[in-house]
Amino acid sequence: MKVRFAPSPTGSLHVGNARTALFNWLLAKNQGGKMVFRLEDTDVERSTDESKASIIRDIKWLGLQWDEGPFLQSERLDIYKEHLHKLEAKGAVYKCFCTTEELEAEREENKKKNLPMKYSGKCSRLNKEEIAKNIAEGKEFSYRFKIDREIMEFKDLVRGDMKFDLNLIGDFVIMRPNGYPTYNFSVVIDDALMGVTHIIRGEDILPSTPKQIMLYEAFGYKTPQFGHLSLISGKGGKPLHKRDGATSLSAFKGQGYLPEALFNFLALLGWSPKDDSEIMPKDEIIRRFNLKDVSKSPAQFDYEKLKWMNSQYINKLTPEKLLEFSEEFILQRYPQFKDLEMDKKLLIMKAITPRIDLLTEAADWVDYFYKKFELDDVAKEIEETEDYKIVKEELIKAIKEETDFSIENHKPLIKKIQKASGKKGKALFMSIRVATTGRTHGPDLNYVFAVIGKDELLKRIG
RNA sequence: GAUCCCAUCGUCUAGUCCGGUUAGGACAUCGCCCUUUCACGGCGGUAACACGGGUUCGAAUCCCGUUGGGAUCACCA
Repeated sequence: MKVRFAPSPTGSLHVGNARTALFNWLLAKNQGGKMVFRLEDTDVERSTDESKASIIRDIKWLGLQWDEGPFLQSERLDIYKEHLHKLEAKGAVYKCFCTTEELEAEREENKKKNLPMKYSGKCSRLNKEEIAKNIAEGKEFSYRFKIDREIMEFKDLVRGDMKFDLNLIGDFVIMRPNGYPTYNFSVVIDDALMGVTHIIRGEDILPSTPKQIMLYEAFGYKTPQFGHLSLISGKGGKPLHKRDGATSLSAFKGQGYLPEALFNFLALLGWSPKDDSEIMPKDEIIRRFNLKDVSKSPAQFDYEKLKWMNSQYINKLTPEKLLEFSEEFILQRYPQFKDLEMDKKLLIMKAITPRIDLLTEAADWVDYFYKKFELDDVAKEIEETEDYKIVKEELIKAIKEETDFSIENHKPLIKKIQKASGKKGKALFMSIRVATTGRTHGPDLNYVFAVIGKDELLKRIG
């Protein structure tokens, strides 16, 4: 079996498309099949090289690989022309000389009359002389496929039996005047020629499936199996919009999501393993994935849950890995972090691992190791207490006498201060915390001590 | 407007095919515990079968209708 991922390079890769790619990939991996990657760039106006590059980058980032491609439709124009001639020879297509304006007017007319907005097929009734005359006059023309039946039925892999009334759709354009095929035409030819057996795609193209099946049959190609996934929506079931949050894979990456977390989350959006499993490694998802368990109803994208899932994956990271993934975000705020000793960097990573949901948040916690915060009201209150003053004296004394600020030696150091000051519990710990960080909350103090060391500690306590 | 699709906690979903569950899990939320901070973690609570008719001893589950939402009707894919 063979599946394919065939986005059009008219922008960056959207999560919806990414999920479609993921489901195709999962199906292929589960079945031991292959995946074809193809860029559908027949819309010359909107396709860009930049978009092609970014889609390739993003799909790799998500962790999907393809077995064949990437193929570019713009490099296959001759193939489409050949196929057009085949259909022309069979009399299955005709030239259409209607202008965009005429077609628009026709649609408007139909709309007013509450008729289906379909093409009338008037150019199919042109005789030889009229056609010759139009061509002689230099009129541009497209090719339309003649719809040759009334009903189309097929079985959808996720939605079951489908039935469409073809009287409602008009003869459709398969080749533009500029020699570029339309989507419905090129997609069929490519999928057939590339040997695609299972087409898993968004529900938005469910209505054009009958057209494509007619084309398969007109060519005498074997019709593949179709499966249409429900769409991912934003808040309130409305289409996912940028104001809801990130929509492109590159945006998720930039916001500090781990590809493994997004992978896991996307897999669960419309597919369920039927038990309570949620955090699952890739191979388990592959092993358990099944089109039969794919939901027909649309799912809203829940950023909160994704964030939680991301935190779960971050928690599983070793300090080394977390450093590797989050360093770029930390460097944006603290370029000097680059020069910090490796063991201290790893200490910081250890301290922040359970505290962050997103890689970008790492920088917020690194703050504790680079500065003393301005005191807020609660901290100021603590600073005013007698306990604080006593603890502070002893803290300074103890630090001055100490040379070992390692994690291991933190407890004895605190014990010493406790003994000398006669304070314990909150009075002791909060005072130390405020004196050294300026905040009443934060990472474990042993990490702070170990990373910033003697001089900085004394400077902070002042 | 026409056609098609969809409908279980606020959200993602299990259960629906093959009627019998205290309708389960997760996120979020609330409370408690852990932690001499916060976070992580643990335990618990609130919370759903869109509505109306059937069929049946019994309906989230089967049938019909209503309502709501979405998609599509391009020389975009």
